[in-house]
Amino acid sequence: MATIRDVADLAGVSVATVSRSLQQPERVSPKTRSRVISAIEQTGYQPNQMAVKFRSGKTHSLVVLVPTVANLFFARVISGMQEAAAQRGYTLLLGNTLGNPQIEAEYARMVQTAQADGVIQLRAFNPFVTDPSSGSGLLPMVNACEVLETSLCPTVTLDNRQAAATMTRHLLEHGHQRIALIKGPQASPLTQERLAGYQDALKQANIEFDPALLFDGDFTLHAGYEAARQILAHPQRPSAVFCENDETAIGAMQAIKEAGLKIPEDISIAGFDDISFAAFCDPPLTTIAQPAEEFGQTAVNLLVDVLTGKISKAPKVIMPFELIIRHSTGPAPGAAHLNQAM
Amino acid sequence: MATIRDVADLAGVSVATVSRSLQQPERVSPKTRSRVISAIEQTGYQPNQMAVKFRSGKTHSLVVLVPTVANLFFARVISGMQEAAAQRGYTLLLGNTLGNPQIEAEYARMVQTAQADGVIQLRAFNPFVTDPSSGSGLLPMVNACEVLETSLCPTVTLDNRQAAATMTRHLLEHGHQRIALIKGPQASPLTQERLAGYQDALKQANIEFDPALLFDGDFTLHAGYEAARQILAHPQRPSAVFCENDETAIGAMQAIKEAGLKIPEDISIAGFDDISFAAFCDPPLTTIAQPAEEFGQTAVNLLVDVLTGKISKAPKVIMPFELIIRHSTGPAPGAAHLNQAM
DNA sequence: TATAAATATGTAACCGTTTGCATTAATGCT
DNA sequence: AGCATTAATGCAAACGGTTACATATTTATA
Repeated sequence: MATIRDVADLAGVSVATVSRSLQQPERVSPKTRSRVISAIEQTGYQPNQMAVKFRSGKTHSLVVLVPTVANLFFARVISGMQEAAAQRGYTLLLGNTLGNPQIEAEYARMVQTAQADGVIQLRAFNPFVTDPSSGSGLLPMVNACEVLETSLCPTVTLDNRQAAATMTRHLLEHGHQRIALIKGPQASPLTQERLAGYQDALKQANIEFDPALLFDGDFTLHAGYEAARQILAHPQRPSAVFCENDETAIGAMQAIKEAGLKIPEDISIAGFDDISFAAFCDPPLTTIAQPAEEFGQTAVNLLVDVLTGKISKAPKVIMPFELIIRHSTGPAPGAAHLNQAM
Repeated sequence: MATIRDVADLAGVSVATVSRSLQQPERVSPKTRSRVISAIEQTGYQPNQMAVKFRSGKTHSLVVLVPTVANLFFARVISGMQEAAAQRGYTLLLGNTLGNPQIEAEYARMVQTAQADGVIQLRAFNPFVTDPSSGSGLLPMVNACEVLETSLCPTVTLDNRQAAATMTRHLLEHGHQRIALIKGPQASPLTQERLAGYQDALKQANIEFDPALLFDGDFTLHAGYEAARQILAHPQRPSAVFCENDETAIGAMQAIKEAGLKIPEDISIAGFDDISFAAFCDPPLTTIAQPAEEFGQTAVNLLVDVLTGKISKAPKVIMPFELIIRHSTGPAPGAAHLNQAM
């Protein structure tokens, strides 16, 4: 590869002039600049980015900590991030952490080793806000999608509690009294927030919360399937199942249909996320839509803003959600009159 | 951040000794080494990776050109890549190219600008094998999943033609005579190879190929849905539909069920890829399973091998596929006897 | 036209490592 | 003990840019 020195020699100027022709064109005379430009073209010179990054101390890279890329919701978020990052001249380093704090820590260390300028975390567990080895104590980081209330860094999220309550209310309005909830991973704040919203709506409707209607999941198809089988075996079968994400709901639908029950006539199913498959199941899934791409865009914009000193506070941005009513939810069996009343 | 100089000063040695203590421990005496180690611990020293990469000329990063991360098959491939890359000390830079050659070129340029050591391409269109600006002419690159027969670089793929023929044969064996094919994107070699396999099987069964049974798609749910609607409107409705990927198949199933037809009683559906949702549709989808994670692993191992000079040739590795028979395919209407005969 | 101000360019230090070569210390051999 | 050999360490250059500062050149001002 041609270096800046080759260009300088060919153009008959110093390396400083070549550098300036690129960085601050107004500081070099038009004629020499054009000589430099043509020398650049002739040599095919392209600045060695490692040298640039090393010298400037800025990598223009961001580490993204994602539990798994094999999740359609995260995939959309990442797409949004890529777009925004490209626009602002940043590169994304994807860290598939599998939710493993050790792997997370390893990736986050890339900031300390000058391989990245900042970190975006798509899950809430954040041991990196305080860096034990440095006095400063803060790592440039933003939290997206899943956030702890106590998070000290900028966050972009959605009111999961409100959203879950909205969906639960939708089911209650259809006369469902016993609504099962298939939760996400135990450790996730999402799981807790959505559970809280579910409880809020129940309380508001004066329906007693029954812990026996709570089922464990982990946001996968398989977990949804298994949980639904347990639900079907319940002595007093619920008339509706609210799943904390769409994969879970689609897995649950499978188990329910296998058992010979009809959705939503026998049992209603609701999801969360509105992944592409939600509109293409049988029946199409009622769910909560999240602006996934915008999550990603907002997250990188926020991070780049803190990196460039444009913002100093730690804003919390709340994205909107939308209840998408399709055909997997309907009136509770024997409660058609209630539906009419709506 | 502490630098190597700080460590050297604290340990009372030269920077060279510190560097050697880490790079070639056997070249420094045990006592000084331990002094260095403790100095490293005291200072919390971590080598500045930008300096290392700059100095060594090796970035230990690989660019992955992926049309879209929002595709479950690619997501699995990427997971496999991450795993192998981490194992071999490499970092992945993900380039969401949207299939845009210009964006691809931009990402591929990262090798020339020393931001990455090599490129992995998940689609076949490869304008980068020849680098016009350098005499050498070759960019360290491997092709995965989708490959051109003429590809000059190492490739890892699957015999798509064979696989498609296998699936088509499966349908033929169930007595289907008119089998529609919903294709992938026009430009993709995958599309053509799978089409060729479909034709091979037809020919072998002495069934005349009917171009009217070919439908355009683009590997999305929506395209599958639309194509299926066209298929249903066909004057002589086919009794089976072979979709070039699972998303297409799932989209098609939706349209077919909406039309009030039963799968597989009225019409059989087959997919390709075996994404997680394939087992969770209604009915579960018959498809071709590909070892996606292994694709990714093999691709990065191949690339790292060429980068480290372990291989000089350009091997073509063919991964195995498997026909997964679920319940979306069955005997053609009025051909139960044929099924018996199997 | 002399002088100040502004503009253009060059010189060289610097970023944090790695590594070839020189130097010094330790060990082995006769 | 004296010399050759090997091991341990230090010195300083190099990687390819950027940029503060110095210098040279042009333009403006009186």
